[in-house]
Amino acid sequence: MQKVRPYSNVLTQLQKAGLRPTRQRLALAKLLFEGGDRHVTAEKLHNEAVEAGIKVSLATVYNALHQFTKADLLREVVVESGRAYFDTNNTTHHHIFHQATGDLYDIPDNAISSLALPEAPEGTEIDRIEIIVRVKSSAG
Amino acid sequence: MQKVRPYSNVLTQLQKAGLRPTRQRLALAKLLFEGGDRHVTAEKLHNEAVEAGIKVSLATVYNALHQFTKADLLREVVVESGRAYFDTNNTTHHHIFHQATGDLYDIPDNAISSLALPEAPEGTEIDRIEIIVRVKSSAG
DNA sequence: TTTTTAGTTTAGAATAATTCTAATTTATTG
DNA sequence: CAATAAATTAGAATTATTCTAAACTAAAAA
Repeated sequence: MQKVRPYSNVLTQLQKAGLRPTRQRLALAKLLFEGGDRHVTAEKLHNEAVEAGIKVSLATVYNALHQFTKADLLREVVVESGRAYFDTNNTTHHHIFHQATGDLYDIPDNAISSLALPEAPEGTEIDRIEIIVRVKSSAG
Repeated sequence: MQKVRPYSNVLTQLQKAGLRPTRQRLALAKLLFEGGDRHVTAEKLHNEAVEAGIKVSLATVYNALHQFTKADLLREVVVESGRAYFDTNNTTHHHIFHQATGDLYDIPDNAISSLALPEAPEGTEIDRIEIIVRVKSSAG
């Protein structure tokens, strides 16, 4: 069963993060969190908002994405240099990235078994491990 | 014992890739491949070349990095959005990335044991798996 | 309520990394 | 050497992103 993140929950999350529940932030949160796990870029989300009749600027979309990420509502996924993806799934998991199409899929954490952790360099500790499986269209 | 990649070998590699061994390409290859494994950005390599008295433009550095990558002399590592790193280690391996400093370290493939491969989506096949261990300065 | 204030949004300018363009230079081939 | 094809270059263009300072809006105070 999929865990639902209702609107009121997002409102609570915003408040917990010290972010005012403004018209723009609520509308963006609604697009992001109502309806399953998503991977978006700032531009794609902005287009979507505009098409949905939401009056919001690209700068605000960037601001919101970063604020939501800081509040742990989103996670940034780095799969391409020069373009940032944000993932609404903030549970521990990994990714499959289709290099030709830009499609991004989740791999649940339990699909990856027994990883022997490497030593972190002196003075550092592991923050997060990301596994990116890059795929290409199969031949034939 | 570290495998040596002598100058003449680079020349051969360039020719194999159909790249003329020009003054600029030879000088950049020398900086990149003489002296152990390295991680560079275009700008860092360009600065280094200029300091070494090599007359080469930034555009040519970008061209060379991409051509070398295509020829499998380099590998691109995506750890930050908005900045491309190139790795002279083109053997199978993974990375540790220090988010605060931008430092990048190699993890040999054998430090990572028994990874259960996930299914690639329909119509695709796995090209490459990248594991990025993101570290932060340890507290205390 | 109004007024105040502090945080938010915005358009557009600024920046950073990268790519493109068209002219010039250089390496290879005949 | 001369011809030709490829490579290099400066600087313009592009793309994603961030910044700025003015206008707006939500929350708090009066």
